[in-house]
Amino acid sequence: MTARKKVVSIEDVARAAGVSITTVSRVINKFPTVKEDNRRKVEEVIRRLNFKPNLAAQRLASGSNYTIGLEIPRYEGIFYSFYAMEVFRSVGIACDNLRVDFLLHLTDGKTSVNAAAVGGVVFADVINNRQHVEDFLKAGTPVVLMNYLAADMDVSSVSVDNAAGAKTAAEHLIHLGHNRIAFVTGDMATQAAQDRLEGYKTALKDAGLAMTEEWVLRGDYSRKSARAAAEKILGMAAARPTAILVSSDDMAMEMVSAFIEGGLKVPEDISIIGFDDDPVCLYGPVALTTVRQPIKEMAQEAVKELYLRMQDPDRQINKIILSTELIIRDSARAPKRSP
Amino acid sequence: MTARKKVVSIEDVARAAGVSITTVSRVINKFPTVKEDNRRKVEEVIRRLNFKPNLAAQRLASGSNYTIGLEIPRYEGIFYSFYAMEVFRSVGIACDNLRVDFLLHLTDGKTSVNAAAVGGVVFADVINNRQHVEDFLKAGTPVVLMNYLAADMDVSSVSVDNAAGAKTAAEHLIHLGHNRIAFVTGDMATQAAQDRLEGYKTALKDAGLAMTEEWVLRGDYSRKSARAAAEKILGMAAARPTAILVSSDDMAMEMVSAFIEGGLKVPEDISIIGFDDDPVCLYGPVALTTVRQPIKEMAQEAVKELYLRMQDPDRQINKIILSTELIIRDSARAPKRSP
DNA sequence: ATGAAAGCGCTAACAG
DNA sequence: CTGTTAGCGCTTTCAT
Repeated sequence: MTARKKVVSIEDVARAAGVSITTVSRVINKFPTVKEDNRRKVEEVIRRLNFKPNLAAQRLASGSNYTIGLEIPRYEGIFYSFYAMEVFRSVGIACDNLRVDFLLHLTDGKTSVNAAAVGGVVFADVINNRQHVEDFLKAGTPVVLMNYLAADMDVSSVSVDNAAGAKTAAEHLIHLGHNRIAFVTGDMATQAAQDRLEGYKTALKDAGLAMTEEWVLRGDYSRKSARAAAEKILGMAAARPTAILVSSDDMAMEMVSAFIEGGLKVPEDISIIGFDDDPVCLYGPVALTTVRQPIKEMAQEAVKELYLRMQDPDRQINKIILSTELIIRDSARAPKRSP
Repeated sequence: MTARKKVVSIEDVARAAGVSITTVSRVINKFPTVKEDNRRKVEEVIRRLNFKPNLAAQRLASGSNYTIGLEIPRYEGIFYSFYAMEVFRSVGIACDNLRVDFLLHLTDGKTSVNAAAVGGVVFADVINNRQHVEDFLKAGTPVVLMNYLAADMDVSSVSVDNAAGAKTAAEHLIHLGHNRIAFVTGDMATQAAQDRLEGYKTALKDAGLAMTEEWVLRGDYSRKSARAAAEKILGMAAARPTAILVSSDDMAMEMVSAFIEGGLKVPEDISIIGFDDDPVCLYGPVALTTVRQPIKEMAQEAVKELYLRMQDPDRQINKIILSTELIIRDSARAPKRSP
C-alpha cells in the first residue's frame, strides 16, 4: 500500500524539461524518434527528480504486464531439494536478465498464481495443479511448462529427456559388466520419476537382462526413503544387486553412507549412480557418478519462450526437450569378479 | 503482455446486473453498504461472466499495491541451503495466507527489487545490499528486515538470537564435561555466522575455558569447507578437541561422515552439534543434536509486520528477536574419560 | 444505499 | 520529430 505521497509524475518531468509528456514517455520507452538533445534533457530531469514511472499506470495504459509468474508445487518431497533451489535461482536470474518481475507462487494444488498480477506463467512440474494450467490457457494467458511434457495439451514446454538419461546411466552400468542392477525411484507423483523408471526398464530389456520387481525400490526423493531402500538392499544377502541407479543425488548420497555404515565399500562392493549433479556429489566419501539435468538451461529456455509468447501470443507452440549428460566420477565401476 | 483481448470489465458486470459500476466496485471491495439483494445479483453476474478486476487499474485508482517483495542474496554459500529454501517457502506461504502477491528478487548486490512493482519489501539477510534497504527507506516504502538486526537503522526487523543459541549449545557441551571444544564458522559475511561465533566465545569465556584460535575453523556453510575443517581436526593428533559446534547442519553432517571415514566414532570419540534443525539431521549415521532456529515463525512475523506497516506506514518500529531451541539428539554426549 | 463524475499516471493514435 | 487528446478500468468523493 504505497501511501499516496507526492510522487513525481511524468507531468512534473515534462514541465521541468520543457517538453510534452509524450516525449517523456518516448524516452522512457526508448523510442528511437526523439531528438538527441531532448532525450538528454529529459534523462537529466528524470535523474534529478528521481522519477520512477508508475507501473500500474503503465500497465493499465499499455495493457501489458511484464511480470512472470512461477507456479511450483510445494510438497516437501520435491520442494526441499537442490532441484527446486536451482529452479528458483535460474528462473530468478533469467527474469533479472530480461528485466521482468518474478512472481513466485508455491502451490499446494489449491491456490494458483494471481492471474491478474502476471503477464504469463511458468509451471515448474505439474502435479495436482493441471487444472490451473488449463485455466490459464483458456483465459488466453501465455503459459510455458517446465520439466513437464504434456503430450496432450496444446502448450509450449521445456523438459528434459529423463527416460534417455536413466537409460544411458543404466547402459553405462551394463557396459561396466553389471547384470544385477537395482533402481530407486523418486516420488512417482512427478513425471520425471516415472520417466526415469521407464528408462531403466528399457535399458534392461534392451540388454536382455531380467527385470526383478524386487529390485525396483520405491523412494520419494527423501533421504529417509533412500535409507530404507539401502537397508532393504543390505538385507538381500543372497543375490544382492551389484549396482544401483538412484533417482536423485541426495538419495544416492544417503545410500552411500548407509552402505558404508553397513560394511560395504562403494564402489568396490556396489556401484551407485545418482541423478541431478547436485554439488553434494563431490564432497562425500566418493565422488558420485551422476546424470546431470540442465536445470539452468531449462529455466532460461522456459522464461525466454514465455517472454516471446507474451509478445506474440499466437507464436507457434514449442515443445523443447533437453538432454541429460552422464557425469562419470568414482561411484560406479566394474563389478568384482563373480565368486 | 496480456494481449488486449475483449476482457469483461466492471462496466459489463454493472450493465448485466442492472446497477452502476460503483455498486459493483463496492461488492468487489466488500463494502458493508450494499443491499443484500444487489450484492447477490452482482456476485452472481461476476461468477457467470468470470469477471476478474484489472489489477493495474485497481492499483492505479487506489494508489495501493499489496505485492510484497522479498530480496535475498543469491551467493552460492547461503543460497543452496535448507535455510534459504525454508525462507522462500515460509514467506511464500505467509503471502498466500494474507492473499498478497509475492515478488521474489535474488540479488547479487547490484540489482534490487523493482520498487514500482511492490508495496513493501522484506530483506532476508543483508550482505552487499545494505544500500538497497536505505534506498527503500528513503523512498518511504515499508521495509522489514529478516534474519538481520540493524542496530543503527531505523527499521523493523525480525531476527534470531544466534549468539544465545550458540552459547547455549556450547554450554551444553561444557556441562557434558567437554573442555576442548572447537567451532566451525559459517560464511562470515553473514550476520548469523558472526553472532554464532560470538556466542561460542562467550560461553567458553564464561566457563573459564581457554579459547584456542586454532580451534576456530573457518567454514562458509559449504560441505566442502566442512570436510576441510574435519580433515584439519583429524590431523590434530595431539590434543584434539572432543567436541565441535558447527554453524550449520549440512556442514555438521559432512563432518560426521568425514570423521567416520577417518575412523572416529560419533559421538563416542567426538561430539558434534549442528545448527538449523535441517531434516537432514535425522537420517545420517547419527541423529544430530542441533540448534533450531524458527525460520517459519521469522518469515511469518516479517510478512505480518510488513503487511501492517503497508497499512500504516507510520507504525512504530519493531525489532523482534526470536529465540533458538537446542534439540538434543544423539551426536553429543559426555566425553570418554581422559586417558 | 446508490450513482455520476472526476481522476489515478501513463500510452497510443493522430495530426502536424 | 513532437504535441494533443482520448482513453486504459477502477476507486473515490460528493450528491442524492
